[in-house]
Amino acid sequence: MKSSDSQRATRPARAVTITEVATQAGVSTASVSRVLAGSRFVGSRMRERVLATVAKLDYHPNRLARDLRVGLRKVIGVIIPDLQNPFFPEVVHGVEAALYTAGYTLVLGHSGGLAERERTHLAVLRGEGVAGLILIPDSEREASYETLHSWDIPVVAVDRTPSGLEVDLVTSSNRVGAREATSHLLAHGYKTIALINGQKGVSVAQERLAGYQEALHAARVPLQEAFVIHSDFRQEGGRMAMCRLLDLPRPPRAAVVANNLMALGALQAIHERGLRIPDEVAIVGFDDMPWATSLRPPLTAVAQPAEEIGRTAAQLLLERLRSPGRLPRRVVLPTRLIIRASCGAHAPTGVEPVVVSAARKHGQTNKSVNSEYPAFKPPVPAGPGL
Amino acid sequence: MKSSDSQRATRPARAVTITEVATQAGVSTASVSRVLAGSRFVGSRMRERVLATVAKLDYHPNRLARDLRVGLRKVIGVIIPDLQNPFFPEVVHGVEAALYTAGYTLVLGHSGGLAERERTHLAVLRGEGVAGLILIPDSEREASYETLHSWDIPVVAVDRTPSGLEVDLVTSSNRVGAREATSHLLAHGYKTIALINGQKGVSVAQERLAGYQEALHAARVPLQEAFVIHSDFRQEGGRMAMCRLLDLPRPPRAAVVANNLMALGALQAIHERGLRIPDEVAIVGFDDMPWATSLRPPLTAVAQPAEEIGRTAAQLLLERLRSPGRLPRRVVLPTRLIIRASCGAHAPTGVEPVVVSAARKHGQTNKSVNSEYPAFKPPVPAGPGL
DNA sequence: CAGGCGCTTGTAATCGTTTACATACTTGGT
DNA sequence: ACCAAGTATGTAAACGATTACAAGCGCCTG
Repeated sequence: MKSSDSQRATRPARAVTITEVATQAGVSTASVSRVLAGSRFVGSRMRERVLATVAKLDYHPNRLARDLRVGLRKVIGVIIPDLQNPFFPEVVHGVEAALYTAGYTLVLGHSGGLAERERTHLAVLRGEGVAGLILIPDSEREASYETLHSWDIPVVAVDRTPSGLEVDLVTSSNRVGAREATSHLLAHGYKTIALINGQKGVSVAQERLAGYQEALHAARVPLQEAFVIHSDFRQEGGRMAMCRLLDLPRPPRAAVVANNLMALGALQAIHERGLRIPDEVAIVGFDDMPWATSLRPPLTAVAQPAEEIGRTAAQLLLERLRSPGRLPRRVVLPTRLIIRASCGAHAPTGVEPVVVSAARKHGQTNKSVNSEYPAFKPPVPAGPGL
Repeated sequence: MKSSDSQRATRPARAVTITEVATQAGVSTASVSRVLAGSRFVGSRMRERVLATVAKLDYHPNRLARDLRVGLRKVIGVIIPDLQNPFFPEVVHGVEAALYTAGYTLVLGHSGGLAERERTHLAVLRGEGVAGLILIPDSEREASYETLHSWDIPVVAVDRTPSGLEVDLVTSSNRVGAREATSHLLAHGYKTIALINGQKGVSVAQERLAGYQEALHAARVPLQEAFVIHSDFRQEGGRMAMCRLLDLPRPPRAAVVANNLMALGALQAIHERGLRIPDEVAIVGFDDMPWATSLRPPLTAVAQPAEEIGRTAAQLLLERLRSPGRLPRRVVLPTRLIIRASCGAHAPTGVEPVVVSAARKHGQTNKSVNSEYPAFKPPVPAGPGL
């Protein structure tokens, strides 16, 4: 009675197979296959007959069978940590675009920051025989990536390379971005600048902190421990962090917020206290989201080319699929500081934002900004955005 | 020379197969399969041996082969029109959650509103043999859906049912939501209320318009043609629409904006002219996005349970997978009007928003709000949110 | 001790493709 | 007239799993 508990799904009325087409057309399956593959060696009468039958029966080849036979799967897996953070869907968008044009299919896994889910997804993807993997690792733990060792398919990591794994990596120049943001505030006279950051373990948080520190150092402004808050990369995290800052006896006059959701939280906190931006608190966010221009005042932010990050990751993966031997690469895409009003140094016209940074308009094919480094020189040499 | 142009991908060093495990362990493949399937009829020594070998060789069963053999695929396809609109990722999130717990895998296609891409994706998914399909149809055209007729797998549509197709559908109560939004403004004394809406063809736009009209009618306020603007469901569309409205000789004092991106655009337009919200223009948006609370003033909006829409769609699909014969259902999930300050009737505390509408806090398992209707009674009877 | 039953295991067919190989039919050059 | 080369087709063996069927074994019962 309790035997077939999970298998209780009815199969969808079996589809037309190549054999049926073959018999219907009075030819062999090999011929059908050849016609469909566009082989040069098929007579025109044959081609006609087959094509007609295919159309008549509405035949659709079974990709499973095909891929099984040829041992090649045009599918790649994408694992992302958070669908709520609009940054990631944007990355996925880029990935999808590149994969689509290359004829690949995307299977998506959402880890939600749970190591176990991530592990499960990896197992499934492995079973599915995906040709490659784009991995946006979540925060801390890395145990699950040991799996990847034994499973040799190409992997491209985004944002952070899974420890102990030599894979391609694409990030944006987080450190430079954070430094530019901080420097900009410093240059406009702010002396007390806080950093609202993600959890300590996370690599992007690490890098952004480094950039912040660099900027302070360069301006000979001492770092104040109390001004650096590690919270979680979500809205509530940002709100709480900003509350903590504002409760300080001498609160900072400006803050760099290391992630878009946190920026929203920070703004919320500021509004709740009725403080004015930028007069009482100046803000620079990370990630240039659609809503940045709709805020009052519009938000100055370090823009990451999210979609391009995705596209690049996919391209890297496809390249490596072609030539697996190649050394792992790191591609660092430039960030751009987009100056609007929230930082107190606002754009002349009040409408067009001012863009700082060496990056060109991130159009179609700026291969040129991709820089390659030998694998594993952890202190990433100054990115192209410098 | 030019023969193998597209096939030029190296296969990833073939994985361990069941046969290798079998020979290594000195047993038959059948036994290995049985052990792994957890069959009741395996000796304990056998089980041990096999499990040990499986571990030693790091064997991972090939799902392709399995699925091919048993004719059953635990994969479902999801096609969404726009990854830039945060509403959709949220829906996908819900879908993913439900599929994950049911052990299904998600393959994602992005149509970007292009009929051809949608068609391609459908073809691929068909070849992949997905067990079911969750389809968020794009705006207008429907030609491509004829394909679905001949291909009988379960389909669940979101937002809008592909014309001529009897499938399950899940939407939110768009009409009711728009009506409540409009009524709310009317109740607070606004007489000139505009509607910034999506393209005419799109069903959700249609429904939201209907709700708007109903509210006006109920309040005996005449509808002014010039106050209803059809634009596209994106930020720039919203901005342009709002500009048009503000350029009117007698601009409206309030506006309902039928989509979150458009709302951002509208706000942008308002800010550009230096108008004050809600004193000079009151705004009610659609979709309660994370940034709604961070705006100044916070945005009053009609919230759609995006994630739950996704979850419900997935559940519907899984149910239908179990019992294919069932009549198509429509599930209409309630919207909630979340009153903040942008509509001019703001919440007492200034912090906690006021929630209007019958819906309970959309927690874990509110099956109860799902209402079922016989298929195809186009004028959807008043949803449960009424 | 034959017969039967229940447990465990192996053999081999099967899923829907692709493709190496064999075969057969042209053609044309010698 | 014969052979080589080239073209067109069919036959059957893979791919890596599951599973129907058969068969071996031990044990109990009559």
